[in-house]
Amino acid sequence: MVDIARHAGVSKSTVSLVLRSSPLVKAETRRLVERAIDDLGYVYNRGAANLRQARSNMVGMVINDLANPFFAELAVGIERVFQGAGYVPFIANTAENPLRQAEVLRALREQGVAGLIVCPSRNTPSDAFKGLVADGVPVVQAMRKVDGARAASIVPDNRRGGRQATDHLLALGHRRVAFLGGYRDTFAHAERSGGYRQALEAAGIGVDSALIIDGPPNRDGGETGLARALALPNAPTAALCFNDVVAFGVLAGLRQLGLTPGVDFAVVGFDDVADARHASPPLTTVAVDSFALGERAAQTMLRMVHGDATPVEGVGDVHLVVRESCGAGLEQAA
Amino acid sequence: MVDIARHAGVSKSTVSLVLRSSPLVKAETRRLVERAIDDLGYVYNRGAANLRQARSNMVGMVINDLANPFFAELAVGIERVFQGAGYVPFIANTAENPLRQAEVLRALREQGVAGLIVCPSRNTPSDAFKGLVADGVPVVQAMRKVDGARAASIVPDNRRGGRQATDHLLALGHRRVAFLGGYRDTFAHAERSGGYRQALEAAGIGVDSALIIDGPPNRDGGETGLARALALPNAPTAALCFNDVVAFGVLAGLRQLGLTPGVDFAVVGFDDVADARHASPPLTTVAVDSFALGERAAQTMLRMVHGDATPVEGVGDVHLVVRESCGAGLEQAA
DNA sequence: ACTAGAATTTGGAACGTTCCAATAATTGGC
DNA sequence: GCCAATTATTGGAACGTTCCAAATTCTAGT
Repeated sequence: MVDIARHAGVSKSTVSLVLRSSPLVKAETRRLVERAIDDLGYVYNRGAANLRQARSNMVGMVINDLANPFFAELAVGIERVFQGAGYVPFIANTAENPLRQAEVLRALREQGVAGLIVCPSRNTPSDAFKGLVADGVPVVQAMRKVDGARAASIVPDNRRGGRQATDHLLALGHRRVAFLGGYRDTFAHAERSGGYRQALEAAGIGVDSALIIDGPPNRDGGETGLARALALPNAPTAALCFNDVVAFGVLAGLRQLGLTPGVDFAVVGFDDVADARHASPPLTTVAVDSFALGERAAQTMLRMVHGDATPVEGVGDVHLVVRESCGAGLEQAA
Repeated sequence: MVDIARHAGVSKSTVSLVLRSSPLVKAETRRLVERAIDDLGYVYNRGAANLRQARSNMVGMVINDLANPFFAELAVGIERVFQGAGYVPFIANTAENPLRQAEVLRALREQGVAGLIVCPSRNTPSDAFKGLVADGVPVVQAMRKVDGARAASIVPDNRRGGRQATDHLLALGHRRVAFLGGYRDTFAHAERSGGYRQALEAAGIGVDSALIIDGPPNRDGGETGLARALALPNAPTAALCFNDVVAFGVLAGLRQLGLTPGVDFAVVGFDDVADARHASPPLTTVAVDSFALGERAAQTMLRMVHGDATPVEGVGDVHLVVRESCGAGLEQAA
């Protein structure tokens, strides 16, 4: 910077002013300095700047499973907001591992992020964000939240979604409905299966806990969950899946067994990822609007960065989108 | 840091030594300092450290389309290598936009990354990495490379893959084979379709440029590409797709038209993403081993960070995995 | 020309770390 | 006990920026 100053015949303070596009410098001087910058191939050192002035332009998105398209969608929603606001979002993947998450969080903090959007990994300890929030770094949890954490959160209305989907299946005549995939010890599972239970009870049908079969929230989880469900003495005729990826596994599993999804067995997913519409048959699922959720989370973070301290607990709308995998509109089993 | 020093009764230099786990400090002193660190809830300032000592532990992965599961797979392969090596990888998405990519690259550079793995966006200017490499920041291009850029690269053997896939289709008896999706002005398209052309010519079949239909490398690109191909006066009976996502679109498009993929029309993808095996029918595709490719790119970068200056131009092995969408093993059309 | 005020520019002290050369403490050999 | 090695510790000068208060240069009104 001091080289530039010399080259442009001004002081380093003036260069600093130009770099921050302050209105205080004369247009002519600005041009002079800008030319020097180009000539010398200078690159700004953000770290040095953050040393003196706490405000950084880097925000972190910590996500637990990049391989799930849902989170990729969420990420692009978030990115869009930050780009417009002059922040640079960086993504880090925790692969659902709380240790890894802790490392990533530490690294981000050391790097001096302006704020963080986190989809907490499974088994996140409740004090995972304590240091961060104590330091005044805005943290907003998206999609999931860890209880006990005093940080903002934006989550979809999982319970209502579970309720709606199950109600739909019941209205279609199903009496034995499974809940497949996902880990029982996660926030999302608790809420989604909670809605499922509620619907069952409201319909006067008891909850058979043998029908709640957990497993990894991926394709495999769906396939093996389905196999276990069908092996039951009194097998279900329909399933609500923890998420769409699990549902895709169930669809594949059915086909492998020679069964036709939607006619021999109804399946409903959760999330409405882009692929759901293109599955075969198209997947009936609970849309959570990942894009809007991401936007809201990002806006919440921005508000916190700008000093709004009210802790937000946003709940996103949710609605069932009926396609074919549930058998609605077709002749249907059970 | 100076607070910790006071609290532990040592000098800040000693604290610095402990933080960098130097072997020079006595075990007892180390414990003392570590306690003070815990007590005071201290967090390391990476920016300040980088100010003095150029070596940072942050590496960037700049990827052009997070929504494509292929890149997500690549990313996890890369991440695995870096984690073991003590680097923290951050991902930034460019959404195939060279302007956005330039911004991201600048931000990463300002932040002081130790190195970069880039899947260059479409239309990346050939001097996009010039400043970076002039500064000695290791840059390795993955999957794609921009010509004229003097940076390492690790790419799959696209041409050979295109050749193999097309040969397979020809061996199955197809005579009119389309090449669907992807933008003509990208590196990967040129190579993949190059292999396709080669195969056609070797078989004594001319290349009909009407059969090379480009479009966005996503599902839509596949669907509309298929529609355009089938509307041709002399329609093809098979297609090699630019990538798997395009192929998924083609599969869906066929089904919408009441055609059965693999029997009425053969389709082959490229990449072998995880979902390819689970598509219906399972997708025949050219496996590029995203995971290994990611690992190699990461290792190359690590080698460069450690001072190995030889510019690597790695080419990854590729092989056709035959499943059902191409109609092999079934009675087949044309 | 002179001056008050505004507009611009500037030097130097932070910020939190690492590096270096130098000092202090410990060890072992006699 | 003393000396030479060795092992541990330390103060102070960087690193590249921002902030602040002060200094300089302009502008316009007399």
